[in-house]
Amino acid sequence: MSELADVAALLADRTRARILEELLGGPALPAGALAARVGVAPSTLSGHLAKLEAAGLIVVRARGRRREAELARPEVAEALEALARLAGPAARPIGLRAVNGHAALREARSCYDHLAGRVGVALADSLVARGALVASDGTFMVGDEAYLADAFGIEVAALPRRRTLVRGCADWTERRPHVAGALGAALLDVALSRGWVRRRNDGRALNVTTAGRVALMDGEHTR
Amino acid sequence: MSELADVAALLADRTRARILEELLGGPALPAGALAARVGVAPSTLSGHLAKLEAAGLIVVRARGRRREAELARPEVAEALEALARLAGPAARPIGLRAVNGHAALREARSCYDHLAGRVGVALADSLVARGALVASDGTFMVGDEAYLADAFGIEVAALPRRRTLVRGCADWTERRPHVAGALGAALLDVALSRGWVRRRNDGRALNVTTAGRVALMDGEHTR
DNA sequence: GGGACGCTTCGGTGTGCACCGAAACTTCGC
DNA sequence: GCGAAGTTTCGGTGCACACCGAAGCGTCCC
Repeated sequence: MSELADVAALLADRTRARILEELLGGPALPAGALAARVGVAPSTLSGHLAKLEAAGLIVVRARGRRREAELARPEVAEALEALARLAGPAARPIGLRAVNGHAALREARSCYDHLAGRVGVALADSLVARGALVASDGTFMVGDEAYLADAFGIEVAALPRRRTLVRGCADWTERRPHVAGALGAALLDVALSRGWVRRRNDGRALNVTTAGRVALMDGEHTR
Repeated sequence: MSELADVAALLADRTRARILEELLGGPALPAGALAARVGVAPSTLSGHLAKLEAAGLIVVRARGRRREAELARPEVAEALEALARLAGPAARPIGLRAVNGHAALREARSCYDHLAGRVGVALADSLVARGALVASDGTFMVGDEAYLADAFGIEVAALPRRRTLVRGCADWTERRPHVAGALGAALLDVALSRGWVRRRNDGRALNVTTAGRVALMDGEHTR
């Protein structure tokens, strides 16, 4: 029933676009928190959530008296990234706070469920250098499964098969690929659980710890 | 200066979306022809072209007294396909003419500059079966360069390097990947010049000839 | 050069939709 | 149960923008 223009119309509103960008950060967010982040009244936000849900772009789960939203499927994140690439070099942010936020986004951020930004690209590079991945212009293939198991505890064979295993995702800020797909998601899980990066509570940007800098930027993957 | 929502707003208008879908067909089209195809007044179309050009989504070349439009870069086509995937199973077309057109689109179409639809996926499969490409869930790498040279006259080393050489593009109708990127463009050129497929004059759909059926669907690539 | 063609600019019309506040509804904690 | 917190529904306001026709301006053809 839906056409391309209908989907685009959902993304064309500044508020809805900001909602989806927040959800690109990964974890589900309750409606009230989203309203505060994007700066609209709860009633306004409620209407937007209803539209996005009806279109199948997000799913909303009731948890007690709050309703938590997250992206419905990886394709949504892919379309958002494709549009962000079209939008090109992002708007020069105005104001110190915005500049800091933007610098943090460039450094490290979660892109739906995987690691992006300077750190994401560095991780991809170091995995290629180790032979764990093989780069083929703009995308990746698994190279050394044993390395992934040893260094990260990731068993490639055990990863979910519903989605693409490993995919190059052209980084929006770096213009070079980072690792997406099921393996990308697994790598972000490892980075979070080992304390290499921590989620900030104000958006998609991630804080990189000292240990994380060594592991991700310098390629010392073993804990 | 532009944000994701601004780009999406350009795609959110039904008329502009149809314009871009027409341009996805590949060759540049003059403004008047576009106006006729999408069914608006020339003055209306002119305004849309100006907006799309200002945003860098299309380029418009003056050729004599007519102005021809085409997509500005591959990223635009990629974003359009990503959105089309989100839109999901296309609207069930109403009316015999629309049904026929849709069936033709599913069978074979040009997707910006490469081959898509059932035929595009079949070609990708046969190239993998021959070892010319290596499939790695959802995307491809070049396998046997000699085969590509022998069967198609495509010298991989001579392909333009500005863009990704070979890329899997999740087919909008088939839900399986076809061959995109510089190699995908070269393959469509070969298919057109050998008469395997012919452009219809009414849109993105392609007609598959008898020879083309043998070559593309059955994998008899040598002329 | 005159006339047809192709396209753009301009002014006026109409519709769609994002926004908020107030009120109703559900869930939680005590 | 009762008040508070979280969310949705409803009504009213205002702006943005797609559309067309008429007029103007280059370009081609004879």
